[in-house]
Amino acid sequence: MVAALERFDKIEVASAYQLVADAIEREIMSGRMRPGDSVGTEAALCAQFGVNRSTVREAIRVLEQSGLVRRGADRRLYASLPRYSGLSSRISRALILHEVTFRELWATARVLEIAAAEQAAENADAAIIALLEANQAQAEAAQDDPARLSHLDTEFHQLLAKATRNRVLELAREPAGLLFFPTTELIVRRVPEGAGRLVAAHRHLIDALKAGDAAQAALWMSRHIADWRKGFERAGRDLDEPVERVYARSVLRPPY
Amino acid sequence: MVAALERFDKIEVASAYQLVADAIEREIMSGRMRPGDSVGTEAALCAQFGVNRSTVREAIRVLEQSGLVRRGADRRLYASLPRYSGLSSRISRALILHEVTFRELWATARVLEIAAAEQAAENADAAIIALLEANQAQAEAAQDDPARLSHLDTEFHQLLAKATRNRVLELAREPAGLLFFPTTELIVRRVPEGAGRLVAAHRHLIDALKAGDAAQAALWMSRHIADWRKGFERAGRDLDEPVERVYARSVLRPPY
DNA sequence: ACATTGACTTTGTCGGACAAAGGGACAAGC
DNA sequence: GCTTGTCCCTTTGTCCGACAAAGTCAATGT
Repeated sequence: MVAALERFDKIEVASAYQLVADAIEREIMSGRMRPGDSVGTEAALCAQFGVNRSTVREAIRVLEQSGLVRRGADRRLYASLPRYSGLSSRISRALILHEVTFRELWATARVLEIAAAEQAAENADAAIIALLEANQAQAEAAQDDPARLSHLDTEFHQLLAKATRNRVLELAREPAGLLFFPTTELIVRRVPEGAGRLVAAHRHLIDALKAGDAAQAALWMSRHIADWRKGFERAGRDLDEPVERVYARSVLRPPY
Repeated sequence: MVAALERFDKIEVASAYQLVADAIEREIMSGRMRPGDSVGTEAALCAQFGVNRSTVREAIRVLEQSGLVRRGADRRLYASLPRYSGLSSRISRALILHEVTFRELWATARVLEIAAAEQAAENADAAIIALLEANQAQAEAAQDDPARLSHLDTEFHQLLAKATRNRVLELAREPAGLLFFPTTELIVRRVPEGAGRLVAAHRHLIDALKAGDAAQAALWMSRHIADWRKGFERAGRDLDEPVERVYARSVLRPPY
């Protein structure tokens, strides 16, 4: 039942709402429409494209979802820069559904976090270091609260990524981080010395950033990540387990 | 006109189409609905949720866009695993709009590609090496065709990432790769020895994979990426330029 | 000057409608 | 036996018109 010869390309007919979405997307990607610009009311778009409002609204859902368009507080439509967080959480969801293993997660987080530590040491400014210190102070006070500590750990690494001033790296590490660091809760719950080692590592990392010492930052991040792995295994878990759907919660509803 | 006291949380009213989308999303994320399962017709969903078809259709656009649901060849709705490629290209678009610089791109691609080379050396199997060899044969024959060579280079690195058998890494490197490697065209156009050095580096990488030599793979990848940077600068470009929108083409319409 | 009112606009949702495309069953033709 | 044409039914893509809720804005009254 297979086509005898694959001579022709699949002919693809684009539906109206797709065409509308594409048109607006091109307008934004080309720079003719800039983030913050008003896209116009639904009625106006209907008139311009000569389609029904239902069609326009479907196109808007597509654009809204890809982050190119946003509803303002006044409910009007504005062109917008896609937010990182939305993208990251969707990738994390995809990783869960693909049932990637903790080993894959760990190996990837390892290189990304070490790189982040190095680049952060080179580029961190006082403002971001202050935020890291604030995080650290809270973490030191929360060593007996696994859930809170885990949340602070996730935040610490996000701040560290921001300190790199490398938005590509910041975005690249986020999906893995979103799945990886929440497991900290499980580890500090099962491994007594886990919390102490965590805040100690964070301490050394902050100090390395302050000193602008990339090598030291990389070293302590390396230990920090190695600790995670040891803790994970001592908690009786297997690296080759797939990441559970349980983490979908923390991904679907980002921690406020 | 600020609220006197912030006693209450912002009450957020979710629109019907959002609720419908969320409900279906939860069904899929929880595993109750598995990829490939039919989601049902629009009419059926209307009946189940007790909303209008327009509302259901808007919800479907949202889910379709996030890749959780797909239209089959028969136009029916099926639950689906989000494809990597769709996600990657959207991130690349976001990076373009945020006007990230080539420096950020380079620094990130560097660590990700080196990690990919190492892990590929440890995990590559014969099948994927055969694909890399095929790519290499084409590249050697296309040294005078910058556009084609650039496309093959992008593909080479994608294959290398697949060889790692680490899907998290594979996905993490893709967005940067999608923007990074197309510049190869510009470089081999301006730098005479560029093409030769590129195929030579790929050759050494394949050999390292065959030998399972992670250190050697990392070394040659490191040189390969350093070459890119040298070529980029010799082509008269500045690393601190933002990535141009020009590349939107190659991102929006993935190379088939 | 400022709060209130009321008209106007825009969005979110609904109901119903129809053409086009695909699927399935069944008969006709080679 | 296999393909082809035909009819019917389902489903999707699109359109039209409608209305309540919420926001905007300008005129109003004090």
